Amino acid sequence: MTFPVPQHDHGACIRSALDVAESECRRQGAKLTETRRRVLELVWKSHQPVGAYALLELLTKEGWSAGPPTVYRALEFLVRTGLVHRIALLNAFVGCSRPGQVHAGAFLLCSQCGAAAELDDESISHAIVEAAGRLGFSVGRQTIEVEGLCPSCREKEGVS
Amino acid sequence: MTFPVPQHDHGACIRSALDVAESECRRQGAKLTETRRRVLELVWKSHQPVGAYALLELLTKEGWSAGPPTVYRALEFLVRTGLVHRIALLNAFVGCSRPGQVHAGAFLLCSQCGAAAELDDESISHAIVEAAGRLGFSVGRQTIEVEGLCPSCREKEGVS
DNA sequence: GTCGATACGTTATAATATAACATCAGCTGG
DNA sequence: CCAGCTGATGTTATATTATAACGTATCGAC
Repeated sequence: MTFPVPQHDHGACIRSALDVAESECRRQGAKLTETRRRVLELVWKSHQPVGAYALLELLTKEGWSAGPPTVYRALEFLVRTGLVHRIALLNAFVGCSRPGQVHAGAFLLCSQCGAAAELDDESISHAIVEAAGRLGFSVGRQTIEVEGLCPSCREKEGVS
Repeated sequence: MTFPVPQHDHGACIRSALDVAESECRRQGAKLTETRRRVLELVWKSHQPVGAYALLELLTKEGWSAGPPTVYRALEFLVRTGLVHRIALLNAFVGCSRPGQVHAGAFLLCSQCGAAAELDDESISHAIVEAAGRLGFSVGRQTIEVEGLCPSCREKEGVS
C-alpha cells in the first residue's frame, strides 16, 4: 500500500476491501456479521485511521442502536481476523491492506494531514527479530509506527 | 540495555539514572525541578513501564499534593528532554537507557512478566528510513514496540 | 521592584476502553 | 420439535487515560 492517490476510485476500493474480508472470513470460519461488516466499511470509508468513538457516531447517525462495547467488539473481531490494524499512537483503527498474509503491519503516519500508509517491507521485521533474538527474546506482535511527512505534505511545506 | 538481571544493584541503577538526568538537563539548559526529579526516580524505581496514574498514586502516598496534570506535565518534560520514553502500547512510561544520544527507542515488552528492554540497534531504524524513503515519506519519530517473551519467561514456559 | 516566563496546584471534564449482565439468534443432539 | 449451548449484541454503568482552563507562586532580567 502506498499513500492514497486523491483521484483513486474510493468506492471500488471499499467494495474490494469488503469482498476480501468476506472471503477471508469464510476461509477462517469467522462470521462477518452485519455490525462487523458495517464497521469495517466505515473504517475503510475514511481511508485514514479512525477512532472508535468516531465510528460510533457514524453508526448512531445511521440509526444503529449501539454503545461503545458494540463498536469495540466489532473492532476486536476485525483486528483478530487481520482485517483491521490498531494504531497505538493514535488510538485509532485502519483497514489492513493485505489481510490473509502474515505480516507485521508497519505504518507511516503523516503528522500534517493524517494520512496513513502500511509499509510492506520484510527487512524491518527481520531486523527486529534479529536484534531481539540476540537478547534471547522471542518476538510476538510487532508495532511499528512512524510519524513524519507524506510526499504531498512535504511538497506543500517546501523542500526541507 | 538488556533485560534487568534480578540481582542487579537497583539503588545504584536509579542513582546513576538521576545523575545522568542531572547532567543532561544542564547540557540542554532544562530545569530538573523537584517534581520532575521525583517522577523520574519513581519511573526508574519500578524498572518497568509505569502508568501515569500509578505514579500519581505513589506521589500521593508520599504526601505530595498532586493531580493528574502535575504528573503528565512532568512526564511530558521528561519525554521532551529524552529522559523517559512513552510506550504507546501500554500507555506507560519507562526510563530511557541512554539519554543524550539520538536514537529511535525500540522496545521489547514481555507479555508474561511485563519486563521491558530498550533495543540498541541501528539496523531497524535504517530499514524503516529506507522503506519510508522509497515512498517519499520523510521520517520523524519512530515507535517500535515488540511484544513477546523475555528470556527468563521463555525458560519458565518451557522451550517452545 | 516589577515584568515576563515558566512551573505548579486545583477543579473540572474530555476521550478512550471495559465490566457485567440481560437478551437473542442459531445451531446441535436427543 | 425443543432443551440446552454458544456466540453476538444491547444496555447500563464505570474504569482508565489524558487535557483544558485558570489561578498562584517562583525566579531571573531589566
